[in-house]
Amino acid sequence: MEKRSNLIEERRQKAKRLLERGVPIYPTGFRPQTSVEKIFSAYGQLSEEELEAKQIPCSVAGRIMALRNFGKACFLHLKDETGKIQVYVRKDKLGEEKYKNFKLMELGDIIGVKGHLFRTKTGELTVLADQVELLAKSLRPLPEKWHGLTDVETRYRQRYLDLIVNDPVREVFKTRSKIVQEFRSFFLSRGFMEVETPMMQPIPGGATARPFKTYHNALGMELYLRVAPELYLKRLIVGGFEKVFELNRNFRNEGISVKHNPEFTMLEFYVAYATYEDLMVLTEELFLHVVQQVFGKSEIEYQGNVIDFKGPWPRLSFFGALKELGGVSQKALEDRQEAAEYAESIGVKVDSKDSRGKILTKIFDHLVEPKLIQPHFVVDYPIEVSPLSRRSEKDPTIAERFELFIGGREIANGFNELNDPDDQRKRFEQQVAMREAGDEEAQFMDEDYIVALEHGMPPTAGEGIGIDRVVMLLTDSPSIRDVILFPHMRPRKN
RNA sequence: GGGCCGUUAGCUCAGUUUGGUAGAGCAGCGGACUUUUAAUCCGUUGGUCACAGGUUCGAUUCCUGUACGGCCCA
Repeated sequence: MEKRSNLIEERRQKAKRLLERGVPIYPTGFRPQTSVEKIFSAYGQLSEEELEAKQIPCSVAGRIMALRNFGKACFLHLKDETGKIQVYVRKDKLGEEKYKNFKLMELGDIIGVKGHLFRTKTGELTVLADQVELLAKSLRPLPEKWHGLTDVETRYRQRYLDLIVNDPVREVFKTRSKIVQEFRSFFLSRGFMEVETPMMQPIPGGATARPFKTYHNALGMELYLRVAPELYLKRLIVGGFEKVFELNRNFRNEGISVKHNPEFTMLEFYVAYATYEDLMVLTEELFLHVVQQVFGKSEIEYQGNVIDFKGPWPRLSFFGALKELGGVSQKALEDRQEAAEYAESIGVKVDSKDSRGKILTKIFDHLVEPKLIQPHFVVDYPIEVSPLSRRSEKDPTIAERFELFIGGREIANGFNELNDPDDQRKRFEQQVAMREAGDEEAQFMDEDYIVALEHGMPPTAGEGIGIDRVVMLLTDSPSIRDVILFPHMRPRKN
């Protein structure tokens, strides 16, 4: 049991005194008839005289965020989900006993107020209270009123405090909700079906990433938290659904950084009889739709750069971008050894087991990705880093794949799906070989998935979009933790 | 995993350079106050200085380690 500070003791004393006075401290049933936002939009323009003449009644509820006491009267600010409004409480309005009860309410308490609107001397729209009712006692003090809560650790661990006192944080999460809604409505309006596929998978597939492992007692089997929904969504394409999407969490057992949280939100969608070129066009429309719906314009600012979402966006080839933006020589593009030496020379660590494609990808991440601030598609990736993508007919070492970069970050990844079961088996076998050589991110053999492909999957293109990164971009947030309500933290000792 | 930085009252921060058990503002508590809005005025409580060792007569301060967090790199 934690030692209680004086502040908590004093709050508990007040709670006790309220109870002794017959005032319930956690009652139910108060129903506010309006919200702060509605009050301001309906009556915010009325003058002192108009308010006086109309005697507009109102009933609101919220948390006490500021108190200014005058002995026989008191001003307070009440905050609900939509905003803050001032309340004026007078002893002569409430009466002796009710006012005594009110004086036992304090900063942080949730109260309900009934009264009518007026304007103070300084012109602020205010509720003159006829009734003040305690709705929930707060037993702990709020962070300081002026400087608020800035300690990032507390902000993440006790996000509710962050949300109570830091309005910009509230805005980020409201915007996140709108963004997610717009993604969803875009796909629904274009005839996609939203589906849910397993989060717990016997074989984790669909991405090169280390999975979390868990255990099912009744079945006596190990299960993995999914790293991607991809292989299940494509089974649905085999099953005859032609346009599907899933918007939900993935789990990857990897480090935590400004760009990575162990669980993160991914949107994946698949379109039968489409190509990755079609998806690039769809993606341009999608982002423009989301940005315009949420912000009412097609440009946003991210970390000092104005980003314009109007398409079409440039398409660069992976190899061309490496050459032009990364300064990689033709020889290094073709030869693994040359590539490795170049990587080392620019401070990129190369593992002896890394393939040429893997090394080039690392160089790309280091030199090219940070330069792609405006939306850019990068197309045609090395086949060895694209084990689920269709092979190009023109060049079998190339995958028909694109990635989308915005703000110097990878935002989306899409490709023509590999629907040749024999080729898929070979690709899995290569992954298994890499896994056996010690690459814990390499993929597993999934026989069941190959059987699905053997039944015939229509030519399909699919794409995944990292929603957290999109939200970072659109809310000008430098860290993924600023857009995840409860980011992963180590437990605090004790 | 490596480097750098941080952790002092409920919150926001001083203080540590040069070792002698800590200060402010807000919040709280007591008092005054019926149009304030960072209300004001008077008085006042509150600290295992993250944790554990070491050096020292004496450590919040110096040293080492640990935990948690942040930034950068991998």
